[in-house]
Amino acid sequence: MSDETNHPRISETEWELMRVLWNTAPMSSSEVVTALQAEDPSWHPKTVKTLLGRLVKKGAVDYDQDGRAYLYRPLVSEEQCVGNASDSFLRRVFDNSIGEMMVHFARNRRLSKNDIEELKEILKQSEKKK
Amino acid sequence: MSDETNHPRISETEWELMRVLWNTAPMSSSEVVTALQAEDPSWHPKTVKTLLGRLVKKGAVDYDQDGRAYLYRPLVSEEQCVGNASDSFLRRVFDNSIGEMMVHFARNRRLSKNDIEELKEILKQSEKKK
DNA sequence: GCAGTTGGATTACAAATGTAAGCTGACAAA
DNA sequence: TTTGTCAGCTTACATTTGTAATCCAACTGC
Repeated sequence: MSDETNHPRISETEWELMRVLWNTAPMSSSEVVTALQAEDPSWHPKTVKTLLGRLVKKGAVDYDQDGRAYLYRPLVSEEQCVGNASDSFLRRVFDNSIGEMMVHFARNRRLSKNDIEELKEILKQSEKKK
Repeated sequence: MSDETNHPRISETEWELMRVLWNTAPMSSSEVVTALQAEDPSWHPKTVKTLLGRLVKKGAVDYDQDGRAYLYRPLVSEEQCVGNASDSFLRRVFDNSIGEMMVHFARNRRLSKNDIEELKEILKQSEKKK
């Protein structure tokens, strides 16, 4: 088991790139740019390059040479990052009260039929484990 | 209705102070220090003062004079801040998929009996509104 | 073969953040 | 009355972050 507790910190903007890479990897920087621009055309290629470089330096992303270009891929797992960000968020904003948090979202956001079913199932499981 | 869309950004560390103030306000700076140190003794009074000052400048906190000291109180509502932080988190980490988010937390965190009941109730309401 | 384009590396640069220390005046203990 | 102490105000200072522009080498169309 590797030591996954010492994890690079992913900034808000960097998260956008990471999600792209988790979705489809490996990708060249220009592919990353294209993917990001699909969502938000205001992404500037230079900015993306800078961020990719930072992510590499942080150890969140690695690459393989492909001709004179690089093919980037995530080095940290999405699960790990999602877990870290979620823990931090829960603690910071809801003082670790998972109940309050869930209630907040359930109240303030529209849940799809599917979400509801899935949650019901999870609740059922939670009760059993009790 | 005031314009609550233009909202000061609360940094991670600042959140700690805000939660203290939302909990009990107004408070003197030394009371804030004490409250923070109760959780984490490594808080330095000078640091807390600086952060209080910044929060005031940002418009997240205000104060009333009390002798030569100040009594601080939140200027922005907890609901508003929680909402903002939650929206940002949900978008950034779960690509706005409330379902995935809820499932993540339900799976990875222990829910109390109470949480479960409350959630069930909310789900029931959600279905009705459908 | 020269020019424009594209890739990575280096440099830029202001704002935000974390973390205080120093300065100055008031108040409290001695 | 002197002296530490605590308040807020000002200043400090390295990092991180957002957002690029520059520089130089390779590649791609004429």
